[in-house]
Amino acid sequence: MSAARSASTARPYHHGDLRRALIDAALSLVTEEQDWTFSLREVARRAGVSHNAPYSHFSEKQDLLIAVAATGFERLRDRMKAAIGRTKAADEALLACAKAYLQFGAENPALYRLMFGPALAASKGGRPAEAREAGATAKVVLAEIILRGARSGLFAVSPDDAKDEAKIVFSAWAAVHGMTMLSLDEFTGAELTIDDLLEGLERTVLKGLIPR
Amino acid sequence: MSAARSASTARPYHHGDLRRALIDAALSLVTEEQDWTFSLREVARRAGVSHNAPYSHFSEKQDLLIAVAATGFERLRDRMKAAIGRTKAADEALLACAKAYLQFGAENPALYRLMFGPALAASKGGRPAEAREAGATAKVVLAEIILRGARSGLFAVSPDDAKDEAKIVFSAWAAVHGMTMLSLDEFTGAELTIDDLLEGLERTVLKGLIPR
DNA sequence: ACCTGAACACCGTTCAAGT
DNA sequence: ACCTGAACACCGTTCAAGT
Repeated sequence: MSAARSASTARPYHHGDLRRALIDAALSLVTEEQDWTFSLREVARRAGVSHNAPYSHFSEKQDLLIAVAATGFERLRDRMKAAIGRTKAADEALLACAKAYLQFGAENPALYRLMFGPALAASKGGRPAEAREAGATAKVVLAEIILRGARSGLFAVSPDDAKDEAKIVFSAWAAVHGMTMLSLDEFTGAELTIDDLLEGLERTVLKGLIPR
Repeated sequence: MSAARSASTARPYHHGDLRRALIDAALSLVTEEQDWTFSLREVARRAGVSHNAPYSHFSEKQDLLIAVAATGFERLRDRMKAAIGRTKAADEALLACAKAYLQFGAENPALYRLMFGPALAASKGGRPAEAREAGATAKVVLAEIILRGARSGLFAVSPDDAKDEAKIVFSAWAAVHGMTMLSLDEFTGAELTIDDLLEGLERTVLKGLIPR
């Protein structure tokens, strides 16, 4: 309980930004140890505080999980944005985006599982609104590309219908998400690389979107 | 601890088929209470045995979870088989199958989450082979339909290439799975019904598969 | 306002012992 | 072979108390 904060100027009682430190500690457990089944007490230990200090910043464990998941969604969004930044046409962008998405999942299996797993799906009843908003972060990038493709006339979508738009965007997201998740669980059923998966996407979802 | 087995002929010590009873108890917790975060002790309580009796039949909790998930995959397969039994052409069968899949998820959210969640994805390292085999059950039905469509010339797949086949089947499964999972977590982002989701699938995956 | 120590009601798992 | 009771090392959460 003392070695953990022996960095330089030991803060004896108040931590300064314990909230941030707890999120970082949880994030390191998820990304470094690849373990999303961490306990709140372990996070507190990592942050060098007592096991109930977190309750000053999160009313329950799930709130911390949601905060970690939100960081994950931001990272995923950044990866996608960086990937599409190097592209021109919308179909190229969509493919690059899907590839970045699949790679993110492959590189951060535990974080990806946390983002779409227990944190958001409460054991009973509906999931907290905060969790749903965090997840929408990732979808927005896909929506932008698809709308771009629609406006430029490259994709077969009618952009004046909001519900129709939602259907298409959701279909695309679901296809990429499903691939990511199932490949993490080794459900591919064959030795398929990320490029194999992308080719599958191209020949199904993309082919449906692009009428050529 | 006594009321639970006061049915007719009370079996005092040996249960008869405790293994089956434990799986059923867990299944009822998942499907009736819609709670996949049950404890092993609670399952034992439901079955009317001591909290460590399960260890005579399952070496750890995860083994019971896998058994429950396997039952879930069988039910999903049966639902799909029943749905395609009433169809003729392969494209019609694929759509009916996808609809049955989406409905199964919507009706059994907790079971579906268990099937694709914590049980199969161990906190660290690879998932047990037994868990992966159970999951393949569901994919087989999709594979059959797609191969049928390919052989009949209705789908744009070359059936003589096994890897190519795996790519296409996996793409289709991923699309349906992703939709099911994301809609359970209320990530649709709009009020989309199952028929809306199906339409999205039809215009993306199916359109890619069927060259017309 | 933020953190600690002791306490409560749970877990999963193990082990010696009973039938 | 199958089940029980007691025990161990954990949890998440609460509450009164300290700074």
